[in-house]
Amino acid sequence: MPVSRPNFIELCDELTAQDEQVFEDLFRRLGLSVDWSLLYTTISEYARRTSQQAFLANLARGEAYTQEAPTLWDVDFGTAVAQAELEDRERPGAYHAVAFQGPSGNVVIETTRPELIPACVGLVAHPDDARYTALFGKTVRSPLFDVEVGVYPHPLAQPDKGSGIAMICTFGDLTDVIWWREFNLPTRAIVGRDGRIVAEPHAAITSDAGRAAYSSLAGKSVKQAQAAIVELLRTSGDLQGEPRPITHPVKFYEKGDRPLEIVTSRQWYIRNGGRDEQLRNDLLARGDEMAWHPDHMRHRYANWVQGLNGDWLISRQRYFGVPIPVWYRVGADGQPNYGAPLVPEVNQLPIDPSTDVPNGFVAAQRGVAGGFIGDPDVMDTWATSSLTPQIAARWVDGDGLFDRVFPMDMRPQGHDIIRTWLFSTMVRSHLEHGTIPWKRATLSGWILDPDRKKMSKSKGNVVTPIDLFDKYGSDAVRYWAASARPGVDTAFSEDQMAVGRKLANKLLNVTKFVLGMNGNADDAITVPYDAAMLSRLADVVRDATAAFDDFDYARALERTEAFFWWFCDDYVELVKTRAYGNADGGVVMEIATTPEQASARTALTRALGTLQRLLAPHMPFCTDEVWSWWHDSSVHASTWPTNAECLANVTVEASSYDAALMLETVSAVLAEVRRAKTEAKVSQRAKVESAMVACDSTRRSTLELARTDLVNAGNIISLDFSEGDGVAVSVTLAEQT
RNA sequence: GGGCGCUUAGCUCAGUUGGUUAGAGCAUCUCCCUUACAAGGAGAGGGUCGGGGGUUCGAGUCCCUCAGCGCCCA
Repeated sequence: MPVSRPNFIELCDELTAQDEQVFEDLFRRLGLSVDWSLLYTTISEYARRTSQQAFLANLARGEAYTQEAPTLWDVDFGTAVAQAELEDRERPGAYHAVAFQGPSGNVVIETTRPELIPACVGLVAHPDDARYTALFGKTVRSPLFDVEVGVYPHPLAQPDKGSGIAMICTFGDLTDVIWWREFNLPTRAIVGRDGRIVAEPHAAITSDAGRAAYSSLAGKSVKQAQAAIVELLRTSGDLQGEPRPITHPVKFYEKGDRPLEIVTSRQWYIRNGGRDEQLRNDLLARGDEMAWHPDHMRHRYANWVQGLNGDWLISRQRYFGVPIPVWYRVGADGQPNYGAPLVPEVNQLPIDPSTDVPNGFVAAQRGVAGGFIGDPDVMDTWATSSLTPQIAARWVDGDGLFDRVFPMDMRPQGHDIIRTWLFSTMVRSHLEHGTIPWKRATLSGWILDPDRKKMSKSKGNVVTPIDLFDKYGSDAVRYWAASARPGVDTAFSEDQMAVGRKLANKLLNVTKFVLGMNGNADDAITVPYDAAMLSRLADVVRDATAAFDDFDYARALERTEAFFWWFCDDYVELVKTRAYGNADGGVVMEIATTPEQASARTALTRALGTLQRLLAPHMPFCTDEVWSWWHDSSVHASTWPTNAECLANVTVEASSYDAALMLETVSAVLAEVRRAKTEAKVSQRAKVESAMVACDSTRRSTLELARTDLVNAGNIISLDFSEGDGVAVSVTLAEQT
C-alpha cells in the first residue's frame, strides 16, 4: 500500500521518538554521566534549523553547489550514494571477449559488462601499449549496435587486464566517468534509475539491426540484459570463445544488495577537498592539529582525505530527513532554473520546500510555468550529524554557550566512522569556523562476537546490552567494556562480566569490613606496613590519574583493580587482627586503644575511600552505594584522590625502610605459609608451629617491622630467620587437633 | 597493490624510554565452611613471547626479513 510522503515522515517521527526513548533508557541504565538538560536529536526542529542554516551558509560561500553529473546510484534504495558509503565486495563475474570492427580487422576487448555495449562511447588503451598505438585516433564499430566510437590512449587503461583495451561506457564504473569527462564524450546511458535498461535506444543507434537488438534488451534488469546480450553476441559470432569466470571487487552501497549503477542526475555537493588540492591540504593540516587517541588513528583520517576523488554528495532521494532548503524558479518553458536557487530567510528556518512557499510566491504557483518547485531531496544524515558540536552548543541561537565551548575538548566515536562522522564534522567546522571542531578525538574499537566476528544484523550475532544489565548489573557490563582498550576491537565476553560482578561484590564486602572498624581517615599512620601500603596506593593513584588523563581508561582500571585485589587478599588479611585489637575476633572496640590499632584502622579507611573513588568512573553504581554508607553526598561529586592525601599524616620515616621491598617480602612469606597449608590440605586457619625464613638482612629487617601482622595472619607460633638469597620459607605445621 | 594495526599460557589480554627467573584474569585441577565476603578463600599445573636474521654485555621490547590475521583505502 503506497504511503504519502507526509504520512511516511509522521510514521518515522513516531518510530524515532520510540527509539530515542529506548536509547535514553539504555544510556541512563548504563550510568552515562550525561547532562540530559542538553539533550539534542538530529531530527529535532532545532537541529533541522541548524542544519539548513549551515547549508545555506555553505551555499552563500560557494561551498555547496548543485550539479548534473554521473552519480553512484543504488537501484533498490532509489537514491544517490556518497563515496563514504561505498564498500567493495568480491563478486563472481566473467570476462567476455567481444570483437569490435576496426579499420583493419577486429579489435577484441574483454569486458565484464557486455550488456553495456550499447552504452559504449569509446575504446581505451594504455598510451605505451604497442598493440594498440596504431588505433589511437581511429574509430571502430560496436558489434550488434553498429555504433562508431573512437579509440583513445589513457594511462589508467591497464595493459595486463583482459586484452589491454577496454570499453568506455556511460557508465560502467568510476574510471568510465574519468574517461568520459577527459575525452568529452557523449552520454549514452542505457541503465535507468530502476536498474533496468531504458525503453528507448539513444540516437546513436541508427541501424535497424541495432535498434532491434536494443529493443530485445529494453526493460530487462542489468543481469537479464547481460544474459540476453551474450546470446546475441554468440549468435552473431562477435563473442570470441566462452566467457572466462573471474572474481572481482564490485562497488556496493554499504546497506545495499545489488551492485551500484552510475546514473546521471542532479545532486547537491559540499566541497570537501576531493576536487581541490588546497582545501584537501588544509583539511589534512587540521587533522594534524588534533590529538588522536590512540595516535595511529590519525593515519586513517589522512588516508581517507588523500584518497577522496570527488566532493561530498549530500543530497539523498529519500522522504525522511532534513530537506534541502531551496526552491527553483520554473521558467515559462516549464523548466526549473537550477542555477539560481531560491533560498529562505534564516529566521524562517527550518523549512520544508515541498510544503513551504518561497518568498514572493504563493502556493498556487507550485509546479506551474512561471512559478516554482521545491527541491525534492533531503540531506545525507551526515550533513546534519557533521554539525553535532554546533547543535549541542546551540550555535545558531547565539546564547554564548557556543563561544565558550567551541572548539570542544573531545569527540568520542568508533574508528569505523572516521571517514564519515569525524571527517564531515571537520569539513563543516573548517568551512564555517576556520578551526578544528575539537581538540582531540578518542576512537573506540568494535565489539566483536565471541568468535571475533563483526556483529551484524544479517548474521544474527548482535547482542544488545539490556539483558546483560539484568543478568550481571550495569557495573559488571561497564567493567567488561572498560577492558576494551582504546581503538582495539574486543570480543564480547560474559566471563568478564562475571568477573566485574565479583569485583563489585568484593567492594561491598570489604567496605562492610572496613567501616566496621570505625577508623578515621585523617589520623596518624604510625606502623611501617600501613605506610608502605599507602605508599603503593599513592603510586596507583598517580598511575591511574595519568592513564585517565591520556584517556586510557582500561589501564586506569587495570592498575586500580590489581591493587584492590592485593589489598583485600593480603593487606586486609595481615592487619585485620591488629585492627580488631584482639586476636580472637571478639567484640570490636569502637575506639582504637593503641596507636598500632589506630594506624591500621586509619590506613584501611583511607585506602577504602581512595579505592571507592578510583573505581567510581568504571563502576558508578556500586561505588556510589558503598560511598553512601559513610558519606552524605555522592561519590561522583567527591574530589578525585591524590597522592598527597594517601600519604598525609604518616609519621613513619620513609627513609628508614624499603616500603616496596617490605610489601613484596611480606606477601611472599605469607604465600609460602599459605602454600604449605594448602599442600597439607588443611585450613588456612591452621596453626604454624614454626616458620623459618631464609633471606638477606634487608628483607629480614622489613619482615621484622611487620612481624606482628605476619604472625597473626599466618597463625604462626614461632617466626625465625636465617641467611639466604631471595625469600625461602620452611614451614612446620602444628599438630592438627 | 598502498596505508595502519595485530601475532605473548587452552581463551582474553597486560608487559610504560632494552635490564633479575615473562605476568594477570578466565578456564582446568587440588584443597579449605575462615569470625568482610562460599555470589567466598588458598594454591598448582600451563608459554621456545608467529618464523628467521641482526644490533647489544643483555631483546617479548630496537632494526631487517618472511609468514599469518584484521581494518581502511585503491
